[in-house]
Amino acid sequence: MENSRCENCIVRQFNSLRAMSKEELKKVSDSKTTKTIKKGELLFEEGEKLNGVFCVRNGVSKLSKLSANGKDQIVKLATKGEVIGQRSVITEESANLSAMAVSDMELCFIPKESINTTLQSNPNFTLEVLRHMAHDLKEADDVIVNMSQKTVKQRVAEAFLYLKNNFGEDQDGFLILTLSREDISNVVGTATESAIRIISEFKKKGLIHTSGKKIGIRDEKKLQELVDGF
Amino acid sequence: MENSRCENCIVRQFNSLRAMSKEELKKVSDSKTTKTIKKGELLFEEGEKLNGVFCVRNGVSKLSKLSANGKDQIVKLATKGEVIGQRSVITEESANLSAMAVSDMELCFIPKESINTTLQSNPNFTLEVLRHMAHDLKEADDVIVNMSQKTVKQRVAEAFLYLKNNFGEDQDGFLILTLSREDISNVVGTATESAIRIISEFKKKGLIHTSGKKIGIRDEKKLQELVDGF
DNA sequence: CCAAGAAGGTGACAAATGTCATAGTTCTCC
DNA sequence: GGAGAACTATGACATTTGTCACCTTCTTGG
Repeated sequence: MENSRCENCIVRQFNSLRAMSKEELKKVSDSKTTKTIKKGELLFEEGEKLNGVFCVRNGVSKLSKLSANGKDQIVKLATKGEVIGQRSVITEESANLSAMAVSDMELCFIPKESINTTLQSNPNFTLEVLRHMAHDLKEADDVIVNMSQKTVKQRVAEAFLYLKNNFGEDQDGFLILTLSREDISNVVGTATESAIRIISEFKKKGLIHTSGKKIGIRDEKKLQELVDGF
Repeated sequence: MENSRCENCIVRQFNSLRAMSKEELKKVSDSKTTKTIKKGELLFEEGEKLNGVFCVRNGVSKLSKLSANGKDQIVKLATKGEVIGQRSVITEESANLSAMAVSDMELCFIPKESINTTLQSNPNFTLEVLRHMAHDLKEADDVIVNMSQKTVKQRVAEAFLYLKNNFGEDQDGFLILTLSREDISNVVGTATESAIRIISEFKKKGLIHTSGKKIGIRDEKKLQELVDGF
């Protein structure tokens, strides 16, 4: 079908693939395979060699790293339009993160050969990838600062605002991306119980409301003030 | 003098500039200026627009970000051979970090024009820069995990091992790069008093020895075990 | 539809870390 | 070479966060 061709793929507009030439895109499209992944399934695991990258057409994947004490730290949530695994393909190292679907996903797998040849011949593409990676690096720096300088409470509040801004809310005012309490604690970098406690507290103070595992933001301004330190 | 030409510069071997052609290097060399910076002086500050990148010939610079509560978080220590400021030049954003000399420094300033034209025309160079950035990103991911999953004690121990491995020790067994207690706490992401307390504890346990602000590693194995969680 | 397991929730307590006060030490610059 | 500033050090205490134990509530597969 026509819309399964990269040339016509909308999500491409959001990532580095837009810098590819028509011919390069054709090659990529011919070599790619489309995959459907159910919530909770692994895309790849830390330490695995990646033979290509994943381009997210739909759904969300968490990128996380297991620490020595057995806890996962979620480093990034990748959604529609984002490319996963490029870092490993570029450095030809095995993956430093695991990728697991947080919701049902649809994605394209692009073998590394198509990527590498374009990287070596099309400076515009390489530059575009570089810009994206520079952006990711800046975000990572920000996360480092937040981790070390903000309290768990502030980080939880920030996470909710992030989820709202990046994934939106439904008509009932609930965050569209529903994470388990454990995932939330792994984003924030804290114990699950601590995250739950803070969620309860926010609920009592009227900052958020919940329904099952769904969470909705009720007072964005106050949450933001909390993040900024009153 | 001859050794002030990029073509002959040794530190170039360690960074992306080695992927430049002879002609490109000549242009860079003609446009660059050499600077000497004293310990404690600022290279640039968060929010500043950078008109180029800095290539470190000697000395060490800390890259840090100010958090809302007034504390600095040191995100990276850049030393001989490393290029500072490339991220901002690539994304054409203002700097997200401040750079301050931790020791006396000698460095070259390369105007962004020389960099940008090469980025657009020499895929090898762009790819090389990309590889370096991919490496930095991986390191940043690791730092995030450490920050959230390791105790302050583990992070202090890790910092000392890092300083030994990256900057070495002198004949008396002291770390060559001497940081103030405050800088150490800003690398680790903790209060200065906490860092000092842990240093005292390590000293008592015979893991390190000190002389003034100088610190030497006495039991590397035990420190490593501590980092790994016993 | 129900049992079993997973996920959510809470209390009590322990451990880690931050804060404030204060004193000793080293460094720097005139 | 000494006064003042900046840095290092330590105690006492408050706060934050983690851990363990236990219960409740969902969810899901047979």
